Amino acid sequence: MPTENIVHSPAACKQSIAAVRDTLYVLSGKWKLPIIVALSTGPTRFKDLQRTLEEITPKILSKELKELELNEFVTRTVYATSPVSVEYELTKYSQSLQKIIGEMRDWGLQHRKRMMSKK
Amino acid sequence: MPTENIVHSPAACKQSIAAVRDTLYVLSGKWKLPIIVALSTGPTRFKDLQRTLEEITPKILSKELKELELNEFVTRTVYATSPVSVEYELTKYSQSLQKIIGEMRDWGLQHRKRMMSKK
DNA sequence: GTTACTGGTATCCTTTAGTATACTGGTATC
DNA sequence: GATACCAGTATACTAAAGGATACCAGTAAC
Repeated sequence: MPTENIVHSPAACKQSIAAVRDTLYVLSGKWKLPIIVALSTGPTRFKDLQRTLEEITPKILSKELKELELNEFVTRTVYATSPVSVEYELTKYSQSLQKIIGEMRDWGLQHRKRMMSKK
Repeated sequence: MPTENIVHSPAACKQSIAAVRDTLYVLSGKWKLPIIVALSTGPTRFKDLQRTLEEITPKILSKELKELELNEFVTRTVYATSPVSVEYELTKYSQSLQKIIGEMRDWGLQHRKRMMSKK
């Protein structure tokens, strides 16, 4: 669980803001976390990822995968089949994001229920 | 703690993706979470928020605060001092985001250390 | 009476995100 | 021999996010 939720001093507050901003910077955009969730079922090919994510275009998927590779969340492996097949797979380091993702999924489910019951 | 990290079936995977995307949609952008962290020290005035966040322009801060109000994370109170003062305050519902924020802060701190030790 | 603070708004601009559509080369399928 | 699949890339475009700068009215301090 997170170390502390309540920020006590202005300095601690600024440090928390900086840390959250660092995380947001790495995970920026609409697709990085959904891609990581999609890959959590195991190694997945480009076209299959596109199908799972439904609305993503190949250009964006390609761009996001490259950024995820740079940040060491994902590895890309080319197999010498014919035609070649390419698999994307989560790294060990990506596991460190699982708590964030779990909390975000739970919050999203809860939020949807809340919205439904309101309207 | 999050309910389950590993996605077992394709259907559960799609549901997780949708839930994470819902959360990302509500928290979209560079500033919403940092603003919530900044407000966690208690009711804060517009100008003080701007000072805490340092690089944010009043236009963006104003826009983000309106969106946070719409999503019921923040309330805006005007006091009839002269000149008027305005305070922004976290709602009870915003507490539901604390786990996400805590995890993101912890991850950000960890990530920064990791980057430092690499280079 | 000039300067500074507050809580913003207005205008203009740049950057990034995202969409749409078409295309490629090699292979396998019908 | 036409069609379809794979893993993208190329090009052109639109929309959204965000930043820079200036400004406002009311008040208080000097």
